[in-house]
Amino acid sequence: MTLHDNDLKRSAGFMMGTAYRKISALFQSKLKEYDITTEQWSVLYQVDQSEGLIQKEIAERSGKDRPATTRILDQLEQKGLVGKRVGEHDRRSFKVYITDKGRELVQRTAPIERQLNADLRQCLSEEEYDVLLELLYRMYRHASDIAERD
Amino acid sequence: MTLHDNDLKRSAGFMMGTAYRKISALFQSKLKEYDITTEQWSVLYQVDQSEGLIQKEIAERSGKDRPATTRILDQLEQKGLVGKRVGEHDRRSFKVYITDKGRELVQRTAPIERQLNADLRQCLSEEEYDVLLELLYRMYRHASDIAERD
DNA sequence: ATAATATAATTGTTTACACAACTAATTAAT
DNA sequence: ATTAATTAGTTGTGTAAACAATTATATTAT
Repeated sequence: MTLHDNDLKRSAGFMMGTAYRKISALFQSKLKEYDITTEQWSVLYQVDQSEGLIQKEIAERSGKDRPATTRILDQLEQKGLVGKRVGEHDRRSFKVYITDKGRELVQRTAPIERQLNADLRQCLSEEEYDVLLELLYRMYRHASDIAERD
Repeated sequence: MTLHDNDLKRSAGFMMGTAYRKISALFQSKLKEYDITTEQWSVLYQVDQSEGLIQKEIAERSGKDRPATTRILDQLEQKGLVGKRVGEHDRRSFKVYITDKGRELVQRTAPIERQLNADLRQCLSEEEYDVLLELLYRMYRHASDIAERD
């Protein structure tokens, strides 16, 4: 990915993938000693933020499909970081809760994530960062609309 | 990913991943009948653009690491879309070339990619699209710098 | 010239993704 | 009330990612 590049670099989707992979790998390297992956982290964090969500909701909020969510939750459960309770009103679903161990891990790692985000933002102004988020969100919504349409 | 969301949506890395996955899946659905994945497509396209590159260069330009590139090229080779020739001056490396079949596939699918990109851009102005690319590229460079540093 | 170092590519392992097919529970339709 | 349709979650399969370790060739340092 140097500057003598071609059309691919002019594609937003391609650039998102490239930048995402780099950032994700960077975050992963900071999580090395915590025995958790970035994707697991984002799900765990989500569960901590709003406890009692069912898997479907977790999937939506963490931008993953349901199979991926199932399997990530399985791993978090194996590690003793989250647990499931069958839904009271709907026995198809499971409410997911975080364990003490999970909460402790979030408390120790959330600062790392915040610091990384702060470091990453250094290359942009406050306003640019907001613009970036806004444009990414619009692209995401628009892509979802197109996908539903056809 | 609805609007009642939390902090994760305020993280550029997270939003890039989410939007990237959606866009990639959309592109994949358009490629259904061509027996090629989006990642394979980007590598094939790259090879078509500048023939005779060695794998290391292809990896750099398509934003993948070398193992990923090796394996994607393997699949493209199995499908008869690309071939390798041992480097004349350096017998560790391989120059990769596109086959007639590969070239034909690019010709048939490149318009699909262009159309999708055009459709995706509809939600942004010309200027916004350029800004998005610019900001993504800066974030990518900055993340790379941080990664090298520590 | 030989040994040490670096580089290009590959292989192994674990994780995650997309998609399709499936099970079990719930809701709607007749 | 029974059947049909829908929904929550899971499982299977193929592809791709990151990282570490390995092989083979090139480069450098002594």
